[in-house]
Amino acid sequence: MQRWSRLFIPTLREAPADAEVASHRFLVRAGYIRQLAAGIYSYLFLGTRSFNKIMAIVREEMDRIGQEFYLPALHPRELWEASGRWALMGENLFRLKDRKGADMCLGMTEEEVMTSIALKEMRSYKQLPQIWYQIAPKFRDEPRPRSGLLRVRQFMMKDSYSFDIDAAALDVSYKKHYDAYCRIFDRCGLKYMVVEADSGAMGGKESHEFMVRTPAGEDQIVSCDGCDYAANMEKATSKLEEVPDLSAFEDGKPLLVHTPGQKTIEDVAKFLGVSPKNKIKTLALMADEFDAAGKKKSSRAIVVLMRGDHQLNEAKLNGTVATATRPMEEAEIEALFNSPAGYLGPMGIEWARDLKDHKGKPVLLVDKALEGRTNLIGGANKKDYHLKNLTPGKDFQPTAYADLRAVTAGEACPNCGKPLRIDTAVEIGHIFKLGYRYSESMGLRVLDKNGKEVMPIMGCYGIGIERILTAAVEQGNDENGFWLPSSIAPFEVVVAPVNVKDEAVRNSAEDIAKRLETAGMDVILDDRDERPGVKFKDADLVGIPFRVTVGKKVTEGTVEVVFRSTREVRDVRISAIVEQFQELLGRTE
RNA sequence: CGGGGAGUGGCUCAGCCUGGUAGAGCACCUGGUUCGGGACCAGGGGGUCGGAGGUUCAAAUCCUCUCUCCCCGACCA
Repeated sequence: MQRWSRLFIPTLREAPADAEVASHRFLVRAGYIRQLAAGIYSYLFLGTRSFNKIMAIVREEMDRIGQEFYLPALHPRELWEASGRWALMGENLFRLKDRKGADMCLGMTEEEVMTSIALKEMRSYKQLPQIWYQIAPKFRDEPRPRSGLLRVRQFMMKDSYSFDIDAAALDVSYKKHYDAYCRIFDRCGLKYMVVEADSGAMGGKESHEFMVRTPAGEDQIVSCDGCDYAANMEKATSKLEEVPDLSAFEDGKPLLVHTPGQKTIEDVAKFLGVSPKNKIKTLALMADEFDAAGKKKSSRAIVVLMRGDHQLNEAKLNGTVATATRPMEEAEIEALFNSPAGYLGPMGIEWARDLKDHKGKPVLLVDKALEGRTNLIGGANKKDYHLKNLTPGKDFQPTAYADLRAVTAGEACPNCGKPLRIDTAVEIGHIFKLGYRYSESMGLRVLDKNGKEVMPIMGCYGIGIERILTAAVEQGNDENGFWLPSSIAPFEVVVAPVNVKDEAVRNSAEDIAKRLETAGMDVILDDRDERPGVKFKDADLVGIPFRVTVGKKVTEGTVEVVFRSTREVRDVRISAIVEQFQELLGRTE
C-alpha cells in the first residue's frame, strides 16, 4: 500500500513566481513536476503515475488499430536530408555532432524513421495497410517554451503513421485514428472538440485537430453553438453580409482623387465619405528565402489586398504562398510601388500571372471578399492620392484570389448562419493525411496487384501526452488545487485519517485503504502525523478525485467521502465503503 | 530575434536608490504543548546575493560585460 509518509510528494504552499497558468502553478505546487531548464521538466512520483496512466490508455486504444514500435530519438543527418527536412526545419531541430564529427539530430517526429523502415522492408500491396505507432520523447528547440508543460522542448508524443495503397484506404486508416482519438480523450475525461485544420504547406488533404477549450491555450478556434461547425483560425470561414458597391464616378475608369495627408483606411474613408467596406487595404509583404546554412538568399514581394475593415490571417497567407512573410521595409515599398506607405495600391505594377510560377515577379493576392466587388477605393501609388472606381479583374489582374481573411467572433456561421464564437484552446491531438510527401521524397514503392510499382500514401497522427495532463488540470481547478478524472489521476482515492495517534481512527483508515486496494482501486493512505488541515489542503491540491476522511465518526461506523470537484461530502458506512467506490468509479464487477 | 521583467537559503520576498561584512515568513531538524481546513512555544541547521571583470579602504548595493529564467510578440510537422 502506498503510504504518504514514505513517499516523496513535495507540495508547495506557494507557486514559483514565474508560473502563470493554472496547470503550471498547480503541477509544480502539487509535486508532479520540477523544471530543469526552459521547456524541460522532470516528472516526480505523482506526475509520473498520472503520465503512465495516460500512456496506458493511449496504448490500449492504439493497440486496437495499430502496432507499437520503439524508435530512436537520435537520428543521422542523412535521414533528414533524404526527406528534405534537414534544411526545412531550421533552428527548431536540435542538431549535434558525434565524436567523428558526423551530423546528428534529435527527432521532432518520426516520419523519416518510419518511412525508412517501410522503404527497406515493404515490397507488396499485400503488406498494406499498416499502422505503426510509438510513444516516445520528441525534441523541438522552440523559440519560446511557455506555460509550464504547454509548450516544451522535450515532450512525450504518441505518434503514428499509416501506409496505404490508395487514398480510399487512407480514408479508412484516418477514420480509425479519428475514432481511436475520440475513445482516448473520452477515457481521459476531457471535454474536447474536433476542428477542421489546415494541412498547411505539406500537401496533405485532410486534417483534424482535437482541441480543449481553455484560456491558457495558444490556439484560437472558431466554432458555432448552433451546429457542429468548428475550425481553427487558419481554416475558418464565415458568411459575409452583402456590401453595396459604390456606383461609378464619372466615366467609370480609375479616377485620381486628392487625399492630402490621409493615410489610414479610416481617414481616407471618412475624408471621401465612404465606408471602409468600400476600400481596399493594401498590405506589402516580403517572403525571404534561405539557403541550407540559414542565410538569406533572396526575397520576393507579396502584396495582399483586403477589404478595408478586414484583417489578414497570416496562417492562411502562409499556407497560400507556402512560405513565411514579413512586412516590407520602407525602401522595399518605395522600390516596388514608387510611393510612400499610406497610398499603396495595385495599379501600375506588373504582377505575376501564376502563384507557383511567379517568375520572380511580385505576387498580388486578393482576398475572396473582394472578388466580384466593383468601384472600390484604393491607393494610387502616389503621395496624397487615392483612386476611385477600382474593380479587381478589370482594372488590375490579381495573381490569385484566396481566402486570407481572419474570421472574427459574431460573424455568421458558414453552415447555419448563427453567430460564431472564438475561443482559445490547447491542441491535444492532430490527425493528418500526409499524402505522398515522404513516400515520394524518400522513394517508398510497393508493387500493386498488377505488378506495377506504386507509391503508398501516408498519414501521420500525433497526441501530446503532457498536453492531456495539462488540459485536464486546466479543465478542473479552483483556488485550492485541481482534480483529475479518476482514469488519469495518480491515485483514485486518498484516505485521510484525521489523527493518526487515535488508534481507532488509524486502524480504521488502514483497514479502509486495504479493502479499497484489494478491490482494485488505486489508493494512497495519508498516514502522516500531520494536523488535519495540512492533510486536507494537500489532498485538495494534488489532483486526486476522491477523499475518504476518517475521523471521530468511526465510533459510529461512518466515514466521509469527499468529492473533490464538487466539494460534496457524503457520510458512508465503513462496511459499505468498497461498494460505494465501485459505484463511484464505475466498477461494478 | 524585437519589446518588457526577474535572478538574494528549498518556496515567496525585503535589503540595492543613499556602499560598511546578509534578513523575514513559509519549509527543514530537536524538544514540548496541540490535533476536523496549511497550529503554538523554545532551540537549531542551511545562502559563492546568477557569473566574470572593474571602481573603492570596503560591493548584494555603483559601473561594464555575460549567463539564466519568465511574460508579450514573431515562430510553432
